[in-house]
Amino acid sequence: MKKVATRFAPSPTGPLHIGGVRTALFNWLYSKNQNGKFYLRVEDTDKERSKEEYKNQIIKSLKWIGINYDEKEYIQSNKIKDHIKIANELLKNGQAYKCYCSSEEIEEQKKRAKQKKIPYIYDRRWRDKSEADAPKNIQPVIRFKSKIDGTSLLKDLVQGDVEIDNNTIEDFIILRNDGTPTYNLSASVDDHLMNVTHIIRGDDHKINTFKQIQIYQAMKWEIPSFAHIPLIHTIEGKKLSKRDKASTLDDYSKIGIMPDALRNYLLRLGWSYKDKEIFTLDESIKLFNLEGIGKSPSKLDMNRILSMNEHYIKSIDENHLFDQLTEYCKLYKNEIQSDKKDKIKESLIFLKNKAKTLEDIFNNGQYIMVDEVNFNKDDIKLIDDKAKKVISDFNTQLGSVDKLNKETLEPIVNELIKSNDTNFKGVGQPLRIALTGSKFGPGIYDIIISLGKEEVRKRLTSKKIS
RNA sequence: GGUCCCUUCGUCUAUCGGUUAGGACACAUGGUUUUCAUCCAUGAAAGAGGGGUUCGAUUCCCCUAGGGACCGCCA
Repeated sequence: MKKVATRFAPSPTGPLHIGGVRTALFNWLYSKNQNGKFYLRVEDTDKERSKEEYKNQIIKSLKWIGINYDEKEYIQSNKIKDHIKIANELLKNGQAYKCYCSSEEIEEQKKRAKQKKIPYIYDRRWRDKSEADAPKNIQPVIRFKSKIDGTSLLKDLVQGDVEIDNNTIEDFIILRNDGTPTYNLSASVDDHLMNVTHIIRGDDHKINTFKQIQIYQAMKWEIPSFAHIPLIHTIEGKKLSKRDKASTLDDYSKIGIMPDALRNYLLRLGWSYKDKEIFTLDESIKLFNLEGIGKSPSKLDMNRILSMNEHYIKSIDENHLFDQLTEYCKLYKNEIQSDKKDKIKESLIFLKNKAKTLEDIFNNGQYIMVDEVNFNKDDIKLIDDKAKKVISDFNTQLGSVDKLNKETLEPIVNELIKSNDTNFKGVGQPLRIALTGSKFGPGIYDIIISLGKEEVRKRLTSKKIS
């Protein structure tokens, strides 16, 4: 049995979006599940549109979400000579031919087809013509001699049997008139050279598959297995495109979505294993299979991503969470000052309880990270004279407390409630605003304990609230 | 227009001929709570339509409708 090898083959002509990441994930998981190899192949043969920055973004994205590829990434443009060699071989074997149609001529044919409302397909006019008829002033393209009669059957691992008439596949170009290879040629040759056994890709490639299979057959190569997965759709139900916002990994990471959460979400988008929702990395490798992939396209659901992230925030190890938070703040917010790190880490246990994203944790913990309280404009208005008295009373009482904990603080608060003839809110709210700048936030005891006595007293005597 | 694919709660999905059609997210209500949350409980919510096949169809077949992908000397 041949060792399983899969690949992810994006073209660096735009930022990698979340649909591509899912394709990469499925390929990666399948290879891991089968104890095989997984390669990254950068299809950069479109010199006009390929950009180094996109290539880097792709590599960075895969790394971020934890997909590692075997060997160094393949750069398709390095292999162009191999592709051309195969084209010439096909030409020599009579399985491809030179076509001397000018691009104007082809355009004209397309236009005519459109007018008549019939599907355009190249009319194979050079398929059987002799070289002697070739016009001297035209550089020919090389076309593959596709099958004309009969049907072809694709035994797709996801879609089942798909059969089409061979005459719907035209004699496609494999070498342009500048001598460079086209996608279907390059992809087939590379997949063969890389010993790829399973091609898992979006079902927008299905027609290409019929072309590529013919190349394999013509070259007498072993045909790999194919699995065409349904595309991810936007809320509007259209194919996810590079223009859609919030579709690159960066868009998610900057709002504080964690890699594991997104990985888990993507795994369950179009794939399922019974009723199971949460998969550790190991579980996903162990359980992933092609049978579990659905046949219908699925839509992105931000609520789901958020709630998955929330789940991971609440369930992962706190050291790990802290590391991710630190990294997140460094990248997208302000770096956490080193003297605040311990406090943040200790407070994670309650900061994370109200967070769906790392950004939420950052916001919840802002009051610890800042040196000066930033008051919410509306909330500070709630500090009236009565509130000021509560704050000042509390500060006085605090003076005689050594250890800050719920047991020492609760009696003070209860006492203040009585002496000021109010309820808990009447005490808790002014204190919370004074200490954090907002009436929303963690429990008041958590806030006080996390800040420490000195800092609390400093904030309670701030000019802005007294 | 042609070819191909798809169709279960709003969303992601389970079901592989017999179920009160299950779960998760979101939503609603109630409870806990010292604000906001969390948490817990409860609820509402689905087989596109029409024909077959069958004792019995969400499940198998056909048609219709709707949606999508592809139809480049892009990948």
